Amino acid sequence: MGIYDTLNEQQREAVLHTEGPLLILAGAGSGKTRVLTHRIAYLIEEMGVNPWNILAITFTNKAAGEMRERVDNLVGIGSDSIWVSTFHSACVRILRRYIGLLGYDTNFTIYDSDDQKTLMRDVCRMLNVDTKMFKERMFLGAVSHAKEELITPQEFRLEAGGDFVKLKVADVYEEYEKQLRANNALDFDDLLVKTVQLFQTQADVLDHYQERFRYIMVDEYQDTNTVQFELVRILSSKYRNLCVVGDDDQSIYKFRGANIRNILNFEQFFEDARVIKLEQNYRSTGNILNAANAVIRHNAGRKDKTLWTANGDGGKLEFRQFDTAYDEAEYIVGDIAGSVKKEERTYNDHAILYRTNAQSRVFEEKFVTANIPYKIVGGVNFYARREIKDLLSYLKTVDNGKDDLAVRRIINVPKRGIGLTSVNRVQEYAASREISFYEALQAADLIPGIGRGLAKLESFTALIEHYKADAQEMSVSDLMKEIIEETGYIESLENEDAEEAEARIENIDELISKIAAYEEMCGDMDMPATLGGFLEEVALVADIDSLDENSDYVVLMTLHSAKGLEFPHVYLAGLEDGLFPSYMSITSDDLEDIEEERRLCYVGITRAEEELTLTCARRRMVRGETQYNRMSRFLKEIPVELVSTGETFAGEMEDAQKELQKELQKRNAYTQAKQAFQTKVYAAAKPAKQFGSPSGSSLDYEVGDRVRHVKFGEGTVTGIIEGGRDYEVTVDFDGPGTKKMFAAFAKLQKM
DNA sequence: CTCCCCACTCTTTTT
DNA sequence: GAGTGGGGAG
Repeated sequence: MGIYDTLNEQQREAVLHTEGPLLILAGAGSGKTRVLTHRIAYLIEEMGVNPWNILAITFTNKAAGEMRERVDNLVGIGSDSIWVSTFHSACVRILRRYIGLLGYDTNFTIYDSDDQKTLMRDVCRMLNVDTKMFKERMFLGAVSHAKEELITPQEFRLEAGGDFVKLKVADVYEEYEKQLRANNALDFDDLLVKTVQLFQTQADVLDHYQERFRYIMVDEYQDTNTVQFELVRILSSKYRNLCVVGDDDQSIYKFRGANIRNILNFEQFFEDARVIKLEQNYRSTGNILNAANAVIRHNAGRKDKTLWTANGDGGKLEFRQFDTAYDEAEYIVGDIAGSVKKEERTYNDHAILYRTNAQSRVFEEKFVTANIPYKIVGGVNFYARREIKDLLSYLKTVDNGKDDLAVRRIINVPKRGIGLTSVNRVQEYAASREISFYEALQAADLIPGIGRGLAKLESFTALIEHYKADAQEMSVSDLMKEIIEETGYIESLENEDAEEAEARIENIDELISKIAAYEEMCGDMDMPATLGGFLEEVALVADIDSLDENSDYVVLMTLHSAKGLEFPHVYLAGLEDGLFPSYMSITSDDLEDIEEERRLCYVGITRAEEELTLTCARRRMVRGETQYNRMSRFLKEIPVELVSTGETFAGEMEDAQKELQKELQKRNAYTQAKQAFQTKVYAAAKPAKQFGSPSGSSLDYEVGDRVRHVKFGEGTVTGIIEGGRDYEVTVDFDGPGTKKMFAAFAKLQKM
């Protein structure tokens, strides 16, 4: 014995329960990663499971990397044949092998959100959609949600009924899909959707992966959406060894389609599921934990649990209110500088968390002047920068000539005298022939009206062909260097704006070293370093993946990015009504929106190990204008006795602080009274709020009943599955055959 | 074809 | 406040 002795009772139970479905409700800081890694070790070493048969899914590459490292340390040999990966990269890996069966090339391109936006703009233009009236963003959101719910364009159209806007979305969705396919590209959602489709249609492929992944583990399960759920469900349906770990209180991705019902209803999906709660927190002090508990208690729809800790109370939470965001930043930066100077802490002991990326700017300024090393996670992704996208587009063009977006991006970058008129002519020609943009370019001499542009187009294709040939024998980094050299990309940047060019060139250097790092990694793993491989790697990285615990810098990031991390001293900045909780959530009629913000607050508080500082400002600049905000309602949910407002303030500041403390106290008494009242109300209302029955209503038909559908006519219900938000009903229609649909959409009528 | 200026929108969060 | 797109001049 040995490694399993260090676990507490619940943790050990979770580790030892290896067969059948298992839900681990792991509160913040309760050691869930420990459980997962030990469970993997246990499977291999004690149960004799082949590492090859284990799949562990995480949300970020960073989490995957950490888990892999920790498993490596626990298990001796064989750990590298365990699949530890994110949903997205697991899907890519599967699709690279089998997507041919769905009619795509295996060297498909992955479109990031920028590419999606560009494509959507094109689509709107093609369909003559007035983008003043309907925003591309709206379409992208609708399409993405449809994909998350596994609704095809055709189904979307059927379900739109006579709704004008929905029909418009259906048109756009359909064309968008068509264009993606034509470009041999998949967007983020497609990676999951296509994999599910592959499994649904190719029984042998599904069987292959079911046999391979006999033990499946999913981390951060509360943030899975419907496609991800379906993917996991279908993969695990043969051996049923599915272990999911999550915390419904930390579900913060509803806006991205995460379906909190996946975790709340797990026991209904998997009837024989074992449920284990991990409630002992090893991370934070008692005061921090009590604050977190006090806040989250205000949410209604949650699994009942209370975190406790054997750690001491620790210091009180610090709270400060400032006049401006500027003062707020100054205080925090000064506070960090002070504790580092006193050698109490290092820079990387501190993290500043905020609601919106825009808040990082003020801090950045202060850190630069204070000469303190810092790292901002998120914001503009490295790979979304213009110069990086340009150069990657060259690589993409070489790799997949069908990626029209990439080709069009670089055709005149650096400027080579190919203007919009020529591009449009080529585009029209390509569209009329149903060939790709690049293919049209290669036949440029056949394009009517191209005139003097011909020579320029031909020299462009010659250039690309030359790179394609080079790609066969050159390493990726050499190819990249050659492209930069020969196209004169750097000179063109310098001509444009010498000042900006400097930063951009630095980024280009970083890109080259990233390519080199990729090649090195491939070398270590005995894999060929391919162009496609690098592009794929790049498409799936999140900014958080680059966070390095060994570097000594202060970390700044949004609360969303902070999930899964922990720091000795955390600063929660901008705790103001209208900012956090966001204005959107306050004005929304959906009460759940505020609850999601509160969960976000809970996530923020529980990131702190020893110290937690809460700050807000009375006024701040938002979008160029000054906003006046009251302090966040979440602050008022924290018991006053846990909070100190500090005495280091002189004069008027001090008075203000005292006044505030009084208000805090008053508010607190009020909220407590209100909360006591609410608890009673919730208790009384609970039966009606059961999550077992989606949307609170049940169906008036059951299996075997005859029903009528608006489009499909009459049929017999052959199955009803309780899905996330809704029932999934299978109906055998007399005419069109068997269809699966969501009850809320389908509006079936019992006959 | 390119450059420059103006107006407009955006921001809540991201794999 | 910044980044983007559109329109107009050269």
